[in-house]
Amino acid sequence: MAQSAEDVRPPTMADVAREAGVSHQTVSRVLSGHPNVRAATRDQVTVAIERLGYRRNSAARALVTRRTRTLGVIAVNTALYGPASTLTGLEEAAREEGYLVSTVSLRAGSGQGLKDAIDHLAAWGVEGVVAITPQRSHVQALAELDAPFPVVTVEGGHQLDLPSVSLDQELGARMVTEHLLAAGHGTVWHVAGPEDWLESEARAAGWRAVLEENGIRPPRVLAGDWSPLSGYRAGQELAGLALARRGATPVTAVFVANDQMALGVLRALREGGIRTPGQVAVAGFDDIPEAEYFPPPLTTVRQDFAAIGRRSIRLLVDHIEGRAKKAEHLLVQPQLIMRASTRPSSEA
Amino acid sequence: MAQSAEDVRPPTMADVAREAGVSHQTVSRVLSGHPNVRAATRDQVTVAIERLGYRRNSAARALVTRRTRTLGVIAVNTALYGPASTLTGLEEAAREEGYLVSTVSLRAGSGQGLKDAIDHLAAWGVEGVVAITPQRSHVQALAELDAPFPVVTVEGGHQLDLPSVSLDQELGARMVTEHLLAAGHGTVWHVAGPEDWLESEARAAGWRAVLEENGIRPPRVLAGDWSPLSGYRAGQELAGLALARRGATPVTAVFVANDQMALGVLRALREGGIRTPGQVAVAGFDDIPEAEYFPPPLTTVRQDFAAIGRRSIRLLVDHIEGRAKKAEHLLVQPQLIMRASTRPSSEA
DNA sequence: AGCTAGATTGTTAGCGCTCACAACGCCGTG
DNA sequence: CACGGCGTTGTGAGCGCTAACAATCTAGCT
Repeated sequence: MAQSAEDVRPPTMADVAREAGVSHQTVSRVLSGHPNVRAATRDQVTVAIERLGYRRNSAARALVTRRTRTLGVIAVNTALYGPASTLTGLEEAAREEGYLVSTVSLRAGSGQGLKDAIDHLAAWGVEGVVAITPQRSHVQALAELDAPFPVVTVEGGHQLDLPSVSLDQELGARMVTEHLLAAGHGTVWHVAGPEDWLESEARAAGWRAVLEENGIRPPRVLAGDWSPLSGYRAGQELAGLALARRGATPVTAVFVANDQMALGVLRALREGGIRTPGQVAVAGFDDIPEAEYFPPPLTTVRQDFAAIGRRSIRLLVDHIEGRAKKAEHLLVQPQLIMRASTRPSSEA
Repeated sequence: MAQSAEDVRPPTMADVAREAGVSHQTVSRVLSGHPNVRAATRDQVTVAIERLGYRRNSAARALVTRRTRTLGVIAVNTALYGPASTLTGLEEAAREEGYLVSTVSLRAGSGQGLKDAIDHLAAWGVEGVVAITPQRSHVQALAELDAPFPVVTVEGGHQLDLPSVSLDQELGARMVTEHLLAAGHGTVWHVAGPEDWLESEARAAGWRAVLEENGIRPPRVLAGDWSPLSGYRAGQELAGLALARRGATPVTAVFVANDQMALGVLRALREGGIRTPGQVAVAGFDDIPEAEYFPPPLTTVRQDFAAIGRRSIRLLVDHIEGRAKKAEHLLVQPQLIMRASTRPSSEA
């Protein structure tokens, strides 16, 4: 019985060698760019490869070289703008370095999920992992997991022994707060992100530091959970404070820990009959694409996700290839984007 | 000279076999859940595996089975809410089916980028690819590429010979338009997405169909490019029309092809002194997380990204494992989310 | 008790590639 | 003219695993 068309296997290196009239080793040399191959031979091989549509078998290669050239990425909440952008940056950077990226998206951030993700990736032989772990508990779990390959955290803070790359969240918060003080506000209120998040902490820390450096006692922090709804609730409270007791710490400027909550704050203020920025200036963090079209356009802090991705991959590859040993901690600079929501009232 | 600690290789199946006092084949049988292994033997092997911290070498496995159990995903604009959510859905579904997912993110959607992406994935031996290709030109390029493995498109339309999974965009548009007509509006204006996008076309088609079925001549379509800015411009135009010539087709309801543009439209209307939904009702499409907090909360269409991901992976795996042959076209049902932006004025 | 089917385990041969080394030229030099 | 050296090519082994087959053992039956 004849072989069915299904059974034809892709050509192997031996097939190419036969076609080109050389040994399989010569084909291998051509493919890996070895210098000591005569130009004529190289051409014959190239032609044969082309003619047969040959592709190196990555599994066979990985087996003998012990290199899969695959990196894993573990991310929580990949649908959010920040993680999604970081993911893109990571993938592009990895591709440039000649690695394939395999992603695992986690929903809720349980430690078990993290372990499973690491196992899943390990089962496929990834050489290293970048973990986007913005919550303290994640980083903690990660550090205790002791993975069988290098791990770099993104937005995972620099307390632990893991190499990390983060945006300088604290600096971003400082920039916003200083900007608001410079605009003449006597103090700046803060709507923070959820507690377990390192980004929340760093942003709050930057805000607090600037106030204290200026001899201002920081007002009570309002708590949110990144969602527009939580911002809305905080905004209602702020609206109440802004209108009612003028005597206490006046509410004229608010630094909200992310843009989505800022959206909620803006809505609450508007509903409370408070003009932005006329009566209360509002600033956010992240610069999501919508921020420019908020009512009013939002002053915020932009992150360079491509840079974060590039530096994380570089750091990871350095560890994989044995060039780096220590747990380095890299910071990426943020950028303040000034828009109407904090413009001094004379212009508003 | 003693071997440095760096040189210790991970344990192999042979190591486990020796440790357990069986043959490597028995270890293999235990690992792949073969039924004919005595329980006692199985336990010995399990213990040995545990003790040595053994992991099957995926490259060796892939080499002999000719199965890498890896799928590729190609996506354009992964930072947007839609593609990012689809990506998450795909990844989770693939993991459940026992596959690893490798992602390639494309920036601008050139045909060359697509080809490179396919090559990149092919070089690592993926068994199939899901391509998130919302632009007509992508799907076209994809169909002509003739990849060496099955390809399923997501949001790639059903004109071509490629198997596809899409949200029923047209139905979503119909739901929105019917909802607006039912609220008593004489007609519905439309701000469309960019031209090359299948989603734009399908949404416009659904809108147009409903109007025509109701004997209404569709007003001129305003063109956008998904961005809030383009929505803002269209909104300015609509505001002008709404205020100026009451004689012509009145502007009382607008179906905007996505939520981000709807945000721009809302801003333009507000700046034009037009109340929403009092004077003009506005609806969007996508249900991005922010939509609920737009001024006012936006009526929109929600997509079940998890379902899209699950069905795409299922379809792809069916093709890979030879269960499916034909180019099937699957549609996922949308859901209308009604909010304040289209509430009849009596309630507004 | 003798025999056989079925369960259980072991043996062998590759999968397609790279690495180490051997072999074969060809050149210039003493 | 012989020889060393380098550039070029070929040969053989083996990476760690699974599939096919062979060998052994067990239990059930006559």
